[in-house]
Amino acid sequence: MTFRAGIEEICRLIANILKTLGIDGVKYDVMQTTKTEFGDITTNVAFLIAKKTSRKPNDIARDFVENRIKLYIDDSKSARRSSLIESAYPHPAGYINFKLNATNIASSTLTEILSNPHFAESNIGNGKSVIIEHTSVNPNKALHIGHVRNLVIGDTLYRLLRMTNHNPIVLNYVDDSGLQVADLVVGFLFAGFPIDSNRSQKFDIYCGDEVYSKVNELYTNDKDLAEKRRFVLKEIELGQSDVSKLASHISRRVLAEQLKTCWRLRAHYDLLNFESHILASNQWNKTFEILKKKGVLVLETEGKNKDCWIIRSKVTDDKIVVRSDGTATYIAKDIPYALWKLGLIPDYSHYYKFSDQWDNSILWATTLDAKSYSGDHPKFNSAEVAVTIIDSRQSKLQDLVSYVIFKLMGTDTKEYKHLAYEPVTLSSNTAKMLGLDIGKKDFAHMSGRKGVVVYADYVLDILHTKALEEIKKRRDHSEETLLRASAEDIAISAMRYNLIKQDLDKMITFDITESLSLEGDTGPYLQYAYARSQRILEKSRVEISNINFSLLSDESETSLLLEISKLDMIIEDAAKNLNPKILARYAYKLAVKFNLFYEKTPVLREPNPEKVVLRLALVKSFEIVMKKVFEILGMVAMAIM
RNA sequence: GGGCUCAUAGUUCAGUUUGGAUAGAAUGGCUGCCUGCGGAGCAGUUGGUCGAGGGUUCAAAUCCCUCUGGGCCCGCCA
Repeated sequence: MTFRAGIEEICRLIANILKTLGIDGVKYDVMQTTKTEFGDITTNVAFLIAKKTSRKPNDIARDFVENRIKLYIDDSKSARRSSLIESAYPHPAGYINFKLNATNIASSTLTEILSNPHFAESNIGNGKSVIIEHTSVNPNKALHIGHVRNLVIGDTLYRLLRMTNHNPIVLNYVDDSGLQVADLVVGFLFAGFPIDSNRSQKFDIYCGDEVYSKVNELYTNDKDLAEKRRFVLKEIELGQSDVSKLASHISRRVLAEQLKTCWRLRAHYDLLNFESHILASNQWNKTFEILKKKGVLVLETEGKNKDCWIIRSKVTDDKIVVRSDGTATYIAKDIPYALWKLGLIPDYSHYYKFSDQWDNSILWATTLDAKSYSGDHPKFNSAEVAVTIIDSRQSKLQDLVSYVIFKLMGTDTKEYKHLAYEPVTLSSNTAKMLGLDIGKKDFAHMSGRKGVVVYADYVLDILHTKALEEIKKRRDHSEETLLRASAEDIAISAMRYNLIKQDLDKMITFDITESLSLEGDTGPYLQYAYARSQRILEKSRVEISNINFSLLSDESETSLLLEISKLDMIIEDAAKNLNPKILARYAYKLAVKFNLFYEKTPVLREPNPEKVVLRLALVKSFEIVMKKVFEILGMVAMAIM
């Protein structure tokens, strides 16, 4: 992978020039250009020297190129040293622009991709163990489109970290002891909802759509029912009783349905953490002692919070953690969990094999029953970094958790990070289509309780149907089951790409009509480019060997080549910044470059056999790189669409 | 009231971390391109006082300040 090597060579060159001129302390940039007419790589060093010496940037740039850089390039060529720099020229604006040597880039990039299966993998993780928590949907409803954003961010991050030699473990936190589950129990026991509805509806959708939202409507007029909720919640907290067993049964059943949707979206998990186990094993008491000892918690002696244990920090106002009656508040659940993730409290749980997963891995779950141990499991609770993916509404609480960890660890390396993202809302059009009244607003926040939701499976099903129609236009001779499998691959890739390509701190206004588009900057566009490359490779009878890299000449070839050669930089950038979007943008750019190449440059119809081999090598490399990118994005590289 | 965050083409968004060259895509509208390696594609055209104002700078969508508008958070609820 040599785009980076090109940048590094230019950095060395500039550094040497500055050294001979006796200039130091200049923090210049060597970076990609914004446009091809400016070459491939550019530096702003002339601007910065201009500042120091009161010479014009343009003069300096010209001086550098004529008197220094050209010598270097000529020297490299005459000495047959393998330089990646082809040429350099000063731009009147003051930049020094470089063009890379296509032959040398092609030679090293394509050779490496074609011969080394681990070509763009990086070691920035150095084996570091990272816990990623994502999804964590309350087990009383089905996943809606907003939950999918969470899942896709987390799962892409998992794939990204695995590619960069981190050791990621994925947790899905199941709040099986909260109010939401109590609402379902109330619905089944006291509001006449049958547990087994006769409909073909998925159980999680039934619970969320029918029971949960309807029960919440009933509360407003039925004081007695609201009273029942308090009773049920108490029973759940105490455990053991029939009511609590029913709650457990229901939440497990909903969870099983939720997991089907998660797995449909090709998400991988390592462990289900049940909140009830954290509560039942009394993690809070141990945590409480530690926090008191370290002085993170202080006992308020006066004012309105008198007799409460609070966290006093700069990040927020005083936060009550233990009430004056000695009971713990909500945040007290999050703190032990965070400490457990980083191994700061002893492991409280045993683990059993919950089920097998779509990717042939095992999904484990916590249990307090020592006898249920079922085989070797990874070490779950002692990560060096914990990344928690929750939407930005939780930012303040998560900041507080980070603060607590920081107070306990000091400058140690362990780290708790909240990866925040803005929620997904429904566009006014989509809300109207669903018969929801949102007034004059442009969008509506989703709410399971209010029934303002678009379910993930619903959107996937429509996408599937639409993709199937398109497929049948082109492949009507194939078997129906094969066509359906392809439609499913397209639907899933489309949804994942759609929810990962945007910036995390931008609210997504979900429009069902727009989300069904299969054209333009969408998943299918990327998959189509890949499928095209497959047709070429499939029809070719030529062996890709003895490649003559010097025949690379067309703009469409070099521009595709350079894009391919950036993969390693992109992966590192995305992983370092925990920013999966970078990879999605890259995938799109790569597909655009390939489609351009495909239109402009014939491969199989090229008369020169040496050029055919070279172009095949380029197509093959594109295939391999695109496949790798798809793998990280959780998209399917389809040989045929 | 305090805090966080967003604002770029009719619409949805890149670009802001690390200031730099004529501000890029997609979509929509209009118009071309299939006997050709698959048209889920390609090309052209239309469309922007980068929310407003000030400041710093040779240079600001990008950095700083003020303001406006949208969203979120701020309970001895969970």
